[in-house]
This record gives sequence, C-alpha cells and structure tokens, in this order.
Amino acid sequence: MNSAITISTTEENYLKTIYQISEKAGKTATTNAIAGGLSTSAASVTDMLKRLSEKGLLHYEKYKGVSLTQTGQKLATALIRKHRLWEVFLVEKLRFSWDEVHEIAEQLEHIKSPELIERLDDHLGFPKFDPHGDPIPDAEGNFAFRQQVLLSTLEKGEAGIIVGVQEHSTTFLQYLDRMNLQLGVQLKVLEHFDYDESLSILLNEKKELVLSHKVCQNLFITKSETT
Amino acid sequence: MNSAITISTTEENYLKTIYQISEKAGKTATTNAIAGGLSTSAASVTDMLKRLSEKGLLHYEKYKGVSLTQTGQKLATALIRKHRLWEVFLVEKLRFSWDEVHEIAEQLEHIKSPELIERLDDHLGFPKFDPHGDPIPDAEGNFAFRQQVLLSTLEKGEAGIIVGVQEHSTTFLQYLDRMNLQLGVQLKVLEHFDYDESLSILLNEKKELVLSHKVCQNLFITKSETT
DNA sequence: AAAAATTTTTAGACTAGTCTAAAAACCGCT
DNA sequence: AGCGGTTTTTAGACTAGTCTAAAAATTTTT
Ligand SMILES: [Mn+2]
Ligand SMILES: [Mn+2]
Ligand SMILES: [Mn+2]
Ligand SMILES: [Mn+2]
Repeated sequence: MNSAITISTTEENYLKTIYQISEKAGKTATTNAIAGGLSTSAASVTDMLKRLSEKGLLHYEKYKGVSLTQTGQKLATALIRKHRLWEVFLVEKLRFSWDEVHEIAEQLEHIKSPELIERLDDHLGFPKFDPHGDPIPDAEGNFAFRQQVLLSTLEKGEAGIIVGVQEHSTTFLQYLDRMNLQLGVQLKVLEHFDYDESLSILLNEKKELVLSHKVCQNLFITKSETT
Repeated sequence: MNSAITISTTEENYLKTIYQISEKAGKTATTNAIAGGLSTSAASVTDMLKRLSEKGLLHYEKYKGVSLTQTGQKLATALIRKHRLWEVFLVEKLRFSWDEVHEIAEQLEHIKSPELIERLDDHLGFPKFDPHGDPIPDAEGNFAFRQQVLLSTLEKGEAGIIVGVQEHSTTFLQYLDRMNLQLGVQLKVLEHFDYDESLSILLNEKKELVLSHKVCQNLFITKSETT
C-alpha cells in the first residue's frame, strides 16, 4: 500500500519551513522566503523544491512559488507536533526554562518512531499547548483553537490572561521571566499612554508595571469577563 | 581553548563501533570487523579511518588496525552513556518493553546537548544500569563494576539473581519475557543435564523450569550466598 | 620459501546537499 | 513596449559518505 517513501532530516526541515511561511503569508511560499527561513541559498532551495515536488510533497511550478500537498502538510504538522511535545517534556519533566528548549527540540523532532511520540503524548497528559502557548496538533494535524488577541489591542479597564507569545527569541523570553510575565498570569490594563503606546498594567491584582508597545505586540491574551 | 571539533552522526557511529570491538576483542579493531559492525564496505571504512585519524580520534596505521585515542574513547563512552540513559527513560518513563528500545535509542544517542543528558540522568535518579543490565558510564566514562557470571557456569545447588543479558536480540528478550526471566529474578540450579548441558532451575523459589545451554550462556547472574 | 587465500587499500564513480556566478524570467514604471 | 531592478533558475563545482572493482599487502597453507 504505502509506497514507503523515506524522508531525510533536511527534507523535513524544508517542509516545516514551507508550512510555516505559507501559514502566515497566506498561500504560496517563495524561493527567497524559504532560503531565508533555512539560512541557505536560493539556488539550493530551487534544487530541493524539484526533489520534493518529484516526491509528491509539494506543488512546484517554475517562478510561481510552492504549496504543500496533502502529504506534505501531514508531514509538516507531524513535525510541529513532535517539536512542541518535546518542548513540553523538556520544561515539565526536565525543568528547563522556556528559553532553552527550542534548539534541543529542533533535534528531537527528527527522531523517527510513531510509537514514541504517542507514548510521550500520553506521558505528558496529552497537552494541548506548548511552553510558549503554541497549540500542539493532534495526530491528524488538527490544531486546537483558542480565543486570543494581542495585549496591544486591549482597552483601558480590560483584563485577561497571558496565553502565549508571538516572538520566541531568547531575549524576549528572558525579559518576560524577569518581569514575572509567565503564561497563566492574570493582568488588567490600567492606562494607555498615547505618547509611545505603552501600557500600564496590573499583574495578578498586585504589581503595577509599564510595558512598551513592542512587548504588548508580542503577548497573546485571552480576555476575561470584566465585571 | 577547546578547538571546537564538530563530529557527525556517522563519525559517532564509527567511534562507538570501534570502541565496542576493541573492548571485547582485546586491543585493535580491524577494518573488516568495523565494516561488519556498521554494515558498510571495507573501502568506506578505510576512508573514514583516515578522516578520524586526521581529527585525532584514533591511531591508524595502514594494514595494522586501529585503536581510539583518549579523545576518541571519551566520545565513544559519552555515546554509550546517552544510549543507555535513553533506554532507561523509554522503559521506566514511557513503559516500553526492553526489546523495543534499542532502535529508538540508536537515534536519541546522537542528540547534542550536554545539559540535556545531565538533566535526564537526574530525572531518572542516576541509574547505574540500563534495562538490559549493561552498566551506564558516568560523565567521565567510568563504568560501575559488578560481580557476575554466566548462568551456564553455576553448579547444581548454587543460587543467584539475573542481572543482565549477553545477547540483545529481540527474539531472545521476548523469550525471556515469556518465561518470566526478568532482571532481578532469583533462581537456583536444581539439576545439570550432561546430555545437552541444559539446566533445571527453580525460579523465585516457586516455578521449576528447564533452560537450554544457549539460554544459560546468555544470562548474567550475580551469585547469592547459599546457606 | 613460494603459492594461495584473505584482508586492506586505492581508484574511480555516484548521491545528497550545498555554494557562487551567470543567465533567464518576472515585475513595476515610464 | 521597453528599461531597470529583483527574483528565480541554471550551470558548474565542492564535501561527506557511500559503492564496486582492481591492486597491493598480509597471512595462511603447502
Ligand atoms: Mn520551538
Ligand atoms: Mn514552542
Ligand atoms: Mn541498546
Ligand atoms: Mn541496552
């Protein structure tokens, strides 16, 4: 039945990058964008696109950009699933902090064993979100949906809970730690400063603090009922 | 300081195989033996030996076989450490059975992160032996020693505890499971049959059973005081 | 000690993945 | 419709790792 295609780690990384680009940039991924995402040359990308197209993992037409096939998408989401489950493992079980796990998960996501990942999922209690608040797709590639907005869109007086980050850089994550802005923290907007679009917020109904616009644009919030 | 040599997964596998061959076969590993251990051609091995020698990981002289340098040995034992710790993880935490873990550990052992492996060790409670009874070297490459003999060397009346297996094949491990011959099981030799060198043993002071010579030559036992 | 058998090395070729430089195609603008 | 700039593809070369076939060295047998 299954024509048992083997897929290399390199190919997997291309698929994942293409998936992530297509996801946010609407539909097709361009050669240059892929090259950027993988820190490789455009020439290498063109080469690989031909090979992946040959294997039926994406639709490729010269100069037209690419989009993943059903099969290609399945492989990409499986990779994201593995990446995020390993991140949960590293944080929950091995006590790594959220800014240390991405690089290790980049390696672990390529371990090949369907049984392993299902058992890991079980071991972790079937988490739906990773340590950065990103949704973990199920084995079929379906992501959980969650109502969320950027903190920068909240009005004065509105309240909510931090549920995720948009940017994943180490410096941002460490900054958040320093400010006690972990996932699950409850906050309320006290004041909006038009001058630089910074916000004054109240953390856990205790600490008051001012956040720059840049920070507010990178924090996902689920609004709570304001009584 | 550290000239930051990078080492590929392929190179790691060569080092591990050479270490394991040198260990049991006395001193130097031959080209053919390495080729056999890695299921590759002798020509490929010669090629790689030159490269690893160039990198200072082993001593190579044409036609004379090879032996690992200090550095090469450190890398090899680090790999064995990782392999065995991951096997413990798979069995203890993810509930795999001992005949399913080797292949997965072959992949996991190549994950590069010193921090990861030390945290894993901690998480597992610093185990000294893996699920097959093989010793887990510490971070310096030192193996724990344990008094052990093959079951086939026990005399009638002698008793002991199963502490390891010599052969690691799936069929052997599954056979042991079927016969309830797990690590830690206590046994006593009831009778020795000269005809085919099989042994009649008493398991956990309860069940009696006859084991072939082949089985007895692949089970490690730590003798207990016979009162 | 020479012949035969075995092991190891060399030579040459192949694949996956990468690069740089140059050519070709595409896009926006006049 | 054509020019200029940007993007993409092609061409050609390089590395790591592999292979087969043949040559060279070593070991075993006679
Ligand atoms: Mn990540
Ligand atoms: Mn994440
Ligand atoms: Mn193993
Ligand atoms: Mn083992």
